[in-house]
Amino acid sequence: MEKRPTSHDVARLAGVSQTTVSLVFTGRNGISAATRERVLQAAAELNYRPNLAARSMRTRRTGRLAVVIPFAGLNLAPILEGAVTTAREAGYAVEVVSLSNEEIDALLDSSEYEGVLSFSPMPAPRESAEESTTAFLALSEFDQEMHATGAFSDAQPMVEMMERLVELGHRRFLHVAGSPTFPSAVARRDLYLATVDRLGVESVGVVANSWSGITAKECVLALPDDVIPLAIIAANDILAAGAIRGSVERGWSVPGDVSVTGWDDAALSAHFIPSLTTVFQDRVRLGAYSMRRLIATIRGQEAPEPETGLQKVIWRESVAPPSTR
Amino acid sequence: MEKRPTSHDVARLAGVSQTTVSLVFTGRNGISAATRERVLQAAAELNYRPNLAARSMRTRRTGRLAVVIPFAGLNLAPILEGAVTTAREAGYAVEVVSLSNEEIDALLDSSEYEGVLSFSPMPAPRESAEESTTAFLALSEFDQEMHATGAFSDAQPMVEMMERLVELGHRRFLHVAGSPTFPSAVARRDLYLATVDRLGVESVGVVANSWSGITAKECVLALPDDVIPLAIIAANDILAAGAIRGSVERGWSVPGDVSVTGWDDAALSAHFIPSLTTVFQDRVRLGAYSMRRLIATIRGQEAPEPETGLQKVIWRESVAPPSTR
DNA sequence: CAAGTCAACTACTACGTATTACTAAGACGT
DNA sequence: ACGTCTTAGTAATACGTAGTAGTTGACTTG
Repeated sequence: MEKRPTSHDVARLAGVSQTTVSLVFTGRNGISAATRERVLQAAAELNYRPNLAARSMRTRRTGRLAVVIPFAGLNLAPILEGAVTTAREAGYAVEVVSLSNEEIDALLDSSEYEGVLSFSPMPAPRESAEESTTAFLALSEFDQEMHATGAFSDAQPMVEMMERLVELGHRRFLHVAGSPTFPSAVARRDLYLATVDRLGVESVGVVANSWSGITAKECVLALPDDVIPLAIIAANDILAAGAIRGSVERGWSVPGDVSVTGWDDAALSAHFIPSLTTVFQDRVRLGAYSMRRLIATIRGQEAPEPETGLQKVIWRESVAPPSTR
Repeated sequence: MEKRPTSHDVARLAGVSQTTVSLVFTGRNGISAATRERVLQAAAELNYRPNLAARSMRTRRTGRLAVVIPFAGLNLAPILEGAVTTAREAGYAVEVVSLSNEEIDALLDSSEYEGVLSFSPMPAPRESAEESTTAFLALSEFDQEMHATGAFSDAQPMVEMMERLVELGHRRFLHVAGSPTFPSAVARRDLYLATVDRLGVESVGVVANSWSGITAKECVLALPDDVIPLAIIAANDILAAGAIRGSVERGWSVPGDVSVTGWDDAALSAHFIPSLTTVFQDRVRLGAYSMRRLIATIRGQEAPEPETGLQKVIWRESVAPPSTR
């Protein structure tokens, strides 16, 4: 268990000063190509790698970012993939944490991280975010901004789906909403209501307020008998599955009597019977974009161009013209 | 943007030496209660937190662990939750990376991490794992050991499901296998074959070798007509859903003509029509246990008691006695 | 009461890097 | 030939902590 080589060891082997080694490894100029080569050669021979702790102490930069995620309820692996990969390419290490707001606060003024990216559904923590030197980007704000600018909004798929359903002949809608602690659930709910209004169709109501498929099923079972034909817009695929289940248990055929749409394109949705019309979200790109934006903030650069086309409606069997029985 | 307080600042305010502050914060004894109190008071006043980079440089311990995961194909969020939470409680920060074997190698001798926990389906990297001072624990080995010891094995649910199906009257089985790059897929396949043998029932074969539901469907569509009644053991819920889809498209009823079991209890499985018999895995506990084990390795302690009861068969509608038409 | 013991605390230093200020030696213009 | 500029390199230092090796002074003990 010999100790790791240091820049001094490399310097000795290459016959230069430690300063020179440092200059080579930080990519500065003022070093001749020949010397640079000698240093790299020596470093390779010793299998030298800079000690990050020492570097961090000297530069007062940690090179570390934190991603705050709610482990439950969302399919966050792809988001993580995008975020982690992007950060890594930019030279940052990413830690994953799941924290309460208080803990996020503590994180922010610990200076342990250069930036914190929060996918937590909760609103951003207290003002400390302002004072803190740690960059902070919350997806909830992010969501709202996307919503506001429209550039990258939840809007398009919802509108597209509802307009298409109306074209098919649907006039009566129901929204199965997700947990209002999630900005995305709120956005979908609001947009559902706005679109019902704009298209001048009937809304049977907005039911449920969690991500539970059981609840969705129960809400459908509680509907009056004369509500069909009906188009159900669910806030995600689990709710949609529950709604289909409830419809079938009542003897309503899907998509004959009831058309159903979901959101997320869950792994099983394509194989569902009937297969589920849903919204595919490119979570990898979403994660990557969020991270690029955080890094731009840290570096004082301006925000990158918003991504477009991150969401796409996938039409499947669960949507059809209303039955005319 | 004033600089963060250091232990010297705390010492000055408390009227003691920096050494004393350090001793207080590392929890050593030899400090009177009164002094300790004064130091903590001063630290709180300044909102002091030890600089981790400096501490790390001094102790030559980084307090960081890495978790290597394949982002695609598995539901790893709960595993991550268990692992991250456990590590955090033990004072470690966890970074998430998705890497090739070569990159894992680089990670191992970078000394950047005290330990690396790999959920990667690939086999462990080269011998460097032996030489490296960085602790390394791969789930693939882990899997195999669980398999070998039986204490925490994949075995129980597979055997339980098959025995129950035989009790119900099934005599003909089919296994839809997952990607052989995953140790868990291989284990399930092997155990399927062993159990077919042991129970003396017929196996129509082992089909598919990926986690694709489409492939599963096609495999079922390619079966001969006279194969029903049949019991299909799928390596996960996606494959099971594809198999059900294929069965229904051929006009086979599920579970009348074909009983199907999955694995993982995916979010939509309970709402599937028919709802899916599957194996629930407590991934949070699995992640936590894996992490505990890695930390024990790092600290030179003996491995913690293996967890039991991490998997449980959930009986649902997709399994029934074979039809007798 | 002297010697020994112990608790409580401190001065000093090493950890490995990046950076600042500096030097030596050519290159260049007039 | 002289001073100035540029290039290529070096010596010295600070970053903030933890731990080593003391140094007190009070207390015990034979």
